[in-house]
Amino acid sequence: MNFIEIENYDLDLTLNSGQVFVWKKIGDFWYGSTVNGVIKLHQLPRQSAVQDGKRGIYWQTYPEKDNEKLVRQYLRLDDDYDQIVKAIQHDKHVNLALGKYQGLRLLKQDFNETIISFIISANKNVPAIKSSIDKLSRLYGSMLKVDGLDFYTFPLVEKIAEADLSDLKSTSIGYRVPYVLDTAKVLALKDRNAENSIVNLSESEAREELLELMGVGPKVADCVLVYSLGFDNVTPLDRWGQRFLAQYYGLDPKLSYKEMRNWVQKNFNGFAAWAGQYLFEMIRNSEKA
DNA sequence: TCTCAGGGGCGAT
DNA sequence: ATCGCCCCTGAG
Repeated sequence: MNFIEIENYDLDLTLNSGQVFVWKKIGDFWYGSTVNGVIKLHQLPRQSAVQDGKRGIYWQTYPEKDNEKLVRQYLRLDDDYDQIVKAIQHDKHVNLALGKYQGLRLLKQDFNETIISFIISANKNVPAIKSSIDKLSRLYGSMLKVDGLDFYTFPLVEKIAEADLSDLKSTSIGYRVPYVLDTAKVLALKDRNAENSIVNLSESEAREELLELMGVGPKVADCVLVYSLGFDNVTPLDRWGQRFLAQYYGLDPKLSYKEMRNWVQKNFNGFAAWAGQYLFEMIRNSEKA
């Protein structure tokens, strides 16, 4: 496998952080069934990496091999982690989480894939989301053999757009079926220009565009802004978000979504996305225990 | 078998 | 701006 040296990047944390649903860990290897093919990743445990002398990520891509650009972009390897930490560590709760979850990162996922994924995510828990996306990929993605295993890439919106209702229902998407179908049709018509037309917009303009799509409300729109378009000062505020704002900062849980967003955007030096991801991780784990 | 909540959004009010 | 409902699944 190829190797990229990088510090402060924890694959296990990042791929399990609720920002992405297409990754499976098989043995010591991660396999991601993205719309751009399968990405295979591997990271040595911290101790053995230190003995090895260098910390980094082993990787390969399929069907196109050695696509370093894809991996570098998807994992956001060119982010300045130290600078981001400096920007948000003044906050004591974030600082605590930065210590606990060092190396948790944000990804940059495909635009259409992110939209469809988070429409499906509405009012579901993470295992259920993964299950639905897996079924959807088996139906409309393309099969790819990697290491003797069958993987199904995340479907193109053009494929989903051609789906019929009863097939889509078999993926346990539930009442979101018409949203997924309608939005897939809209995105398919835009023919990959959707992202290009949105990527240069301001945050609020981009959000308004996204909200036009069926099944995309404020929270899902913010997920796309952060996890695909790289707006680092946006945090998707789900029930967990409301919870950490209430528990850690004493905010009224009945604040409107917009009021919560305004508060978050003012308090993390332009990196609310990162602060939010760390706080999300911390409060989610605190309730598991 | 049952309850409860899940990284919400829609439509009516 | 608020509120009830929506399909389905995982977790207890």
